[in-house]
Amino acid sequence: MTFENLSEREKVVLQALINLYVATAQPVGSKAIAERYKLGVSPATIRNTLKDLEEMGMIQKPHTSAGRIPTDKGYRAYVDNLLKPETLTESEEKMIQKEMMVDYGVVEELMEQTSKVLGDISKQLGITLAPRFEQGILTNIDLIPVAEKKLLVVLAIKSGLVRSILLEADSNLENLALDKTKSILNQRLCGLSLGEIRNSINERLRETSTADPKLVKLFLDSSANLLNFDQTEQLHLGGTTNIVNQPEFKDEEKLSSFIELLEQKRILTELLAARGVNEGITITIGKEIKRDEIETCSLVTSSYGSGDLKGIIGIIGPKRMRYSKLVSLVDYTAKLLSDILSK
Amino acid sequence: MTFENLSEREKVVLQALINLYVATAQPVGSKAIAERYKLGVSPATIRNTLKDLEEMGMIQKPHTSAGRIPTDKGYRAYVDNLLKPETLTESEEKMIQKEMMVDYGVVEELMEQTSKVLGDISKQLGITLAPRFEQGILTNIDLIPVAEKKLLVVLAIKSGLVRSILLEADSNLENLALDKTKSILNQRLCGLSLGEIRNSINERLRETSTADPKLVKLFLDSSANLLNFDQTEQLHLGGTTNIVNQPEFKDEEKLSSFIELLEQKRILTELLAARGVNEGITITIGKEIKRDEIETCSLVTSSYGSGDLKGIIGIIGPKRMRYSKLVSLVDYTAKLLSDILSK
DNA sequence: AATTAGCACTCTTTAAGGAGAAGTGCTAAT
DNA sequence: ATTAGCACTTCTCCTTAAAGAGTGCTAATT
Repeated sequence: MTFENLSEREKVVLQALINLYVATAQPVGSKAIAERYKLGVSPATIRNTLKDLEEMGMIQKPHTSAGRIPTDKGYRAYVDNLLKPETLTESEEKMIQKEMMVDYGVVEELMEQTSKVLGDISKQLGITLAPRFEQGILTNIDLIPVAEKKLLVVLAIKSGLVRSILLEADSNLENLALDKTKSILNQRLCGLSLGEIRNSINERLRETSTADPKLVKLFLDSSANLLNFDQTEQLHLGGTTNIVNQPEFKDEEKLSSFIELLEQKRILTELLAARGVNEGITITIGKEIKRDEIETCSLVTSSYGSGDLKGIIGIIGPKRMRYSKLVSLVDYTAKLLSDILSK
Repeated sequence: MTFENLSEREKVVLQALINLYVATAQPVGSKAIAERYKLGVSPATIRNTLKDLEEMGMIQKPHTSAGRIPTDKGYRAYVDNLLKPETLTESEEKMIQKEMMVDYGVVEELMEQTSKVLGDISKQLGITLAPRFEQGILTNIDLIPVAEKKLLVVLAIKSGLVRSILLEADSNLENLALDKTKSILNQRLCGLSLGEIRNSINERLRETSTADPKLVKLFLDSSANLLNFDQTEQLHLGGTTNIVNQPEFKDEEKLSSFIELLEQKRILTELLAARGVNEGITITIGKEIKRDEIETCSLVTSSYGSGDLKGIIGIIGPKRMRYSKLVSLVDYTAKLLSDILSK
């Protein structure tokens, strides 16, 4: 019952059906296919083919007298075998470049912008996950007293990103102690990835003769905060508006539960993070996403970045989406984003 | 036609009507008022009173044979004269404290948390605007080289907050030049508010004999980024879910346009910012908010913080909201937030 | 003079029925 | 293997009718 078993006609019909359904959001009948796609056969023949496809579980009927709509399996077969990526138009590429080539002060702005572009062009929900620091190699630690008892810890990553966090000390900070502690921290931790550091920080900072024990303790106590980057903060969404206008969300309840999901960034973050930062384009359809809340949706994602600076971007929307176009969109955007980040 | 002109009965009936309408979301009839509130008079009498109130523009009928609903003017009269703040229950106060007393690494987390609490308890949309740096007094500038050509600029504010931004230099950074520039910057800019600095930075950094001119130029070029804090980044929303479940958003279009609004954080930011950081509780009803997109909504806001650390929080939801409760909620939360920030 | 009962009137909501449309699946003919 | 023809099913849309809710007026009552 896999794709290979399909006859040539069945393949053509499946493709035609999905194209039509994606365009109209309505169940597709035999007549419509015969009319729109000149297959040289009558609707009756197509009806037979449709029946076969239904028996194979590729398509289904909402009710007896309706046309057919694709099942998850049908979409999967289409995506894996029939999909022809549709290149972006020149004006689309220009637009993406224009929107993303803005001056950005912090990476967050760039990610936010990227999610907006993805949302706007796809008319779905754009979604980006900022690069994970987890794998970043630490190149430098700085301790900067900013007020009497306030200490700014700055971690610099090889790729050029920086993370800083403000700590509060019990007692006043002394320059000498700071300098000594700083140099110990640099000695022991530089060159390691933040993930490695997190896992072994206690051992690595055990014997610190010359450093100020109070400061080391403070650093250790805050290391969870420093190194356990809450990924939910790194998730950006763009184009929620587009989604509410999709016919599949006309249904009150569907929309409500979808919006609920958007607020639980944790779930989305896990969803994306589960994808792995080394893969190219990934398409996940309906129930394949193992979450009831969005089993009516699909996900098109791609990793971006290089070296120790990798993350994931994508699009989420109704299963009935223009995969052919969106694949190109996500791919192009991911590459552009990688370029921008690497320069 | 102001509130003072109302007879005692009219006041009581207006209050009863609003209470009932808030509770049921249905137009309120004379019978319902007579039944629920023992006014000692018959529905017919109340009908006469309702008619008077309608002539005064306090209430209106959706159609001939429906009950009445309050107009903006009616809500206004209620809020200004009849509203009795309803104190929070003990368990609610506990819950707020528990949610907000979390360890937060950066102020953003606290604000995010606050917006969530506001949204959850009110069952409306919680909304917070982080403290404005604009009025913060600069106490210290630090320039930290984090990579060959990367420079981290750290601005410390009197209240203990810190803002940092990463700059990219054309050429390598030299320690001596950095130190000299740093001390010039500190000399000239410390003690001023960030707003003042932004407005006069060019003059203040004109003659900088001992500083590295390249660095000063870099600093000046980036000052817009450094000092022109994009407030939209400081806006947090919580509880979007609640809103979609409100009956007033059953209407497809209303919901869609509301969600659209949420994405345009700029608008919301301006809305809140316009409120001024020195006022206590402010209630704005329907058309009083000068924005078509939310003329069916009301806004309950309060400022929080003290000294140079002030911002605004609030709730946004259908006009038909429990003002009596929400006023207390916003007030309590604002005070708690002020406490947390000042310690 | 204020209040109230009674009732006609208006408008909305809900239910029920029926015509029409869309599309299938089967049968028999090509 | 393909197709025309047609009965059958289900949904959608429209019309109509009945029920419900609440008002506003009038005349009676306190």
